[in-house]
Formats: sequence, structure tokens, C-alpha cells
Amino acid sequence: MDPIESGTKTYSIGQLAEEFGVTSRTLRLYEEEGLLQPLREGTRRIYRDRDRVRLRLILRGKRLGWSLAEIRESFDLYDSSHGEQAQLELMLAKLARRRAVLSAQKRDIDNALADLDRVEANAEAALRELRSGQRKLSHG
Amino acid sequence: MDPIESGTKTYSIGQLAEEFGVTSRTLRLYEEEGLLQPLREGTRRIYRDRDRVRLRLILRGKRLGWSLAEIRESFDLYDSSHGEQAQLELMLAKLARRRAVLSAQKRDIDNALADLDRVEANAEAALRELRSGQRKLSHG
DNA sequence: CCTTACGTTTACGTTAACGTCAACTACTGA
DNA sequence: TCAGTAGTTGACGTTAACGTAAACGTAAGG
Repeated sequence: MDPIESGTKTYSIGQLAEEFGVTSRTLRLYEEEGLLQPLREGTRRIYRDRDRVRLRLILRGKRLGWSLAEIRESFDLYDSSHGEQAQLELMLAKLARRRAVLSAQKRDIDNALADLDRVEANAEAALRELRSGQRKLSHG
Repeated sequence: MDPIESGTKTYSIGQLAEEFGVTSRTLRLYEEEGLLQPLREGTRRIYRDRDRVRLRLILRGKRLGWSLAEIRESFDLYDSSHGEQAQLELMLAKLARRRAVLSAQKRDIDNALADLDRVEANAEAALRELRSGQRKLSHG
């Protein structure tokens, strides 16, 4: 069985931390907050691939400016796709909210990028000015 | 002069706070942090349209998860498009960094939206299941 | 003149997301 | 056997971004 590494690799806290560029303190905090659930081998934490997937999602959430509470909420959403009717309907509502926020955020980014474009064009023009001036000088 | 309100309207701290859904404490903090520079009328703060523009940018930054320090840095970038050569080149480098971060953030959002799609589809399928079950029941 | 509304500064309180340190355990290689 | 490395659980420290409260000033209205 398991001829080519069927994805059952495990990781120590140090390995995982290093791989994702965080500290072990951070991983323990995420566990306290219910965002990660590594196995235990005695007292040591054992992280599996599913934990890596979660961690990836956590860090993506952070890059989007979410709090740990919001990230946990999103996990709860993802996990509860099989409930009763009221549950599911509430979930769909929450998903819609998230979608709206994300879309707005996307618009914000596009606007910010457009601003960047303008400022960058200005700066480049100013630079060209300066350099053409320099050329004249060195040829004078 | 000023026949149709040429954009010289001013605002008290309370008005501005209310309009943008923040507290006056927040506006004072932003001022302390160098993000806003309202005029003074005696001791009272007088906000002009340029302050509203700034505030709008500040709040956009916050929605993107930026710290106040990062927001101020972006203002500094925008304001310093006319410096000497070294300045301008440094600025272009910083702009490139920002652009990269924003683009990455945009990819993150797209991925998050795709995840939402999947979860939402699941939930809707589950709901349809439940409802079709209900229909059977009420027709039995 | 007195209250009410709105503003001011100063300063301490609070929450999130970690950093840092201490004291301890467990395994490993020389 | 002992040093070194990596892990563990507390617990206290720190920074950012405000909230909150105290003590005071000022203009308007009854």
C-alpha cells in the first residue's frame, strides 16, 4: 500500500511554521482559536496535509484583511453545508454577504490600481524630463 | 462669485463623521496620524472637500486591510511625484511593490469567490433535496 | 442666566494578534 | 551521561486602532 506517497505526510510545528513563514507561536494561537486541529503524538503536535490546506486558507484570509474570527466563521460556513433547511438558508444569506464584501473589495482594488497607474505615469514622465535634461547637459 | 456652489463647502467633525459612518474620535486619530489636515476656526476643526476625498481614500485602504501607517505611506507616495531622480526611482519601486501586492490580493479574492461558488452550489443542491422531499411528503 | 449641543484636549481602557520568556519534557548523537 | 535541539504550557508584554470618560470652552435658544 501507499506506493507513491499517497498524501499522508505529516509535519512538526517547526516544519510547518518554516514552510509558511510564520512562527510556532502563531500556529498554536490558530489552534487555540479553533482554526487548526493537529493530531497529537503524546504531547507533540502532528500536522497533516489537511492542516496545511487550512493554514493556506487562513493566510489567504489574512492577506484579505480578515480577522481570525472572520476566518473561523468562513470555515464554519464551509463545514456546515449539510444542515437542515433553516440552517442552509441562513448559510446562503451569509455567503451572499461575503460575496458582496469580496466584490466590493475587488472594486476597491481596481480603483487603487487605477490610482497607481496615474501616479506612476506622472513619475515616469518626471523622470524622463530629468533625464533629457541630463542628456543636454552632458552634450553641452 | 461662487454662483452654483463651486465646491467650497465645509464640514464640522460631527457632520463628516456621520456622513462616513465613523466617530469623531476616529477623525481626530486620523489627524494625529497625519492622514487628515483640517483647517481650524479658533479651536474647531473645519473639514473641506479635499479632506473628504482623503477620508474616502483612508476608508478604502482600511477595507483593503491596510494599516494607518501603510495608508499614510501611500499618501506620501502620491504627494511626492515631483522630486529628484533618486526620489522618483525609489518611488517607482515602491509603486511596483504596491501593485504586486494588490494583484496578489485580487487573485486571492478570485479564489475566495470561486470557493464561495462551490459551497453555495452545494448548499443549494442540499436545499433542493430537502424541498423535493417535503413536496413528496405533502403530496403523500 | 441657564441649559443644551457640539466641540476641545488629555488620558486611561480595551481588543486582536501576536512576541517573548520561563520552566519543563523528550529525543538524539557524541 | 550530558549537551543540544525541538517541543510543551503558561503568563506577561506590545502594538494598532480605536472606545470611553473627565474636565473644560463656546455659541444658540428660551
